[in-house]
Amino acid sequence: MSTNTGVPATTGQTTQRGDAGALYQLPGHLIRRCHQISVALFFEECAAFDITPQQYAVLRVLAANDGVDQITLAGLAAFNRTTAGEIVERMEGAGLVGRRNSKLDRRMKNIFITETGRRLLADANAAVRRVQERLLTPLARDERARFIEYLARIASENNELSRAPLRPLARGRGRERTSGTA
Amino acid sequence: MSTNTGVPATTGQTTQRGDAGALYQLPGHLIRRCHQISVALFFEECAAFDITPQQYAVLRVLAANDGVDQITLAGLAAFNRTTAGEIVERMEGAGLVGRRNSKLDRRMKNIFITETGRRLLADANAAVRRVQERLLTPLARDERARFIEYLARIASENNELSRAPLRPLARGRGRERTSGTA
DNA sequence: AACTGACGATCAGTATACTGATTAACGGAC
DNA sequence: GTCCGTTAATCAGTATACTGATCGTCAGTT
Repeated sequence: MSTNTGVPATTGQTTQRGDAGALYQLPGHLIRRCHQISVALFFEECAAFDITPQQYAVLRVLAANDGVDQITLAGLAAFNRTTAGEIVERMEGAGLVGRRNSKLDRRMKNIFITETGRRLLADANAAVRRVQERLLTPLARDERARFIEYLARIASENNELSRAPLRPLARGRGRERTSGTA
Repeated sequence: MSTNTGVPATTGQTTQRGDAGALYQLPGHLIRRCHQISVALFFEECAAFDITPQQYAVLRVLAANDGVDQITLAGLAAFNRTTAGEIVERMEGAGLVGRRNSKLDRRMKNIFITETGRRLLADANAAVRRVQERLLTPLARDERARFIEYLARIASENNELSRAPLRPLARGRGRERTSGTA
């Protein structure tokens, strides 16, 4: 357990001139590397589904909040508004979601998950669970819970500092129903 | 302390149909949001320096390992090789680093930090310290140490799973000296 | 000295993550 | 009923993060 694989993880040593060693201890740098690992694991586990972590998040958000507009979707997934539009456009091309002009507000486009999208989401869930397990393998069980709690607290309390904050759905807002199905 | 700012951080509740709530508990999603916050704080604190987190990392790596080639630099900063080339190119344009063809190996280009780069690094260090402090504000002192240790362990033990792993400098490798100075 | 496998840099192509501006539509004040 | 501040979507532009291919070079084998 907890074998160090050779990469300087917690050495406090200073290098010759300058000090790149301390770079490896900065939370910002470590979070970036953990993010890269998380994304790599996602692509490895979800290779069969031809989907990105962000697209998975969109499916997940739509499964619970079908028919929201793009800005609301961006808020629910913590995406930049422009990025959200691009992601949705690619997903529409892949047949995972559909877009319809709102009748209540002609500025809005409501996004709906398709049957294909719903099936893909169901199939991908197990793979995504494996991503989380593999990512947290280096931590003991009680450490994992603490780690997630720390991340959640940092994300939640610093939410407004983000350039793409999480915006929970105000009860009763958005949410245009799909015409026939529902 | 630890006041929840309204964003669902650790609710275990299930939403109507589907379950987007659990998305907000996935380490992968939380790490992504923490990364966005970290980057946002960096840009806010370093606005005066017109620099990105990645460019700061390059300066930091070069200050300790001046004269390495691009691939080695990518390894030391945990960048993709192509991305590293682009970042270095922009930094060359900004006068922060210089590039010279290696005389020992005509495939290589050695990267050197400039005086401008060195001065910018010295000026930016305090701002970067503030970024880390603000990022970790939601955690108590002992929690911060644990959090960093968890991140370091995950990054270190999963290093080879990353598509851009950290590659420490093999002692005595690379490192072409600048001709006149040193 | 020619051959070959490995490697550094680069290119083309795709996806994410933003900023700032623009356009069209909404909605309340007057 | 028109004006005006706000907002959803989009566009142009920039930076990061990759993959897979190519090109020139290197280094060890024969």
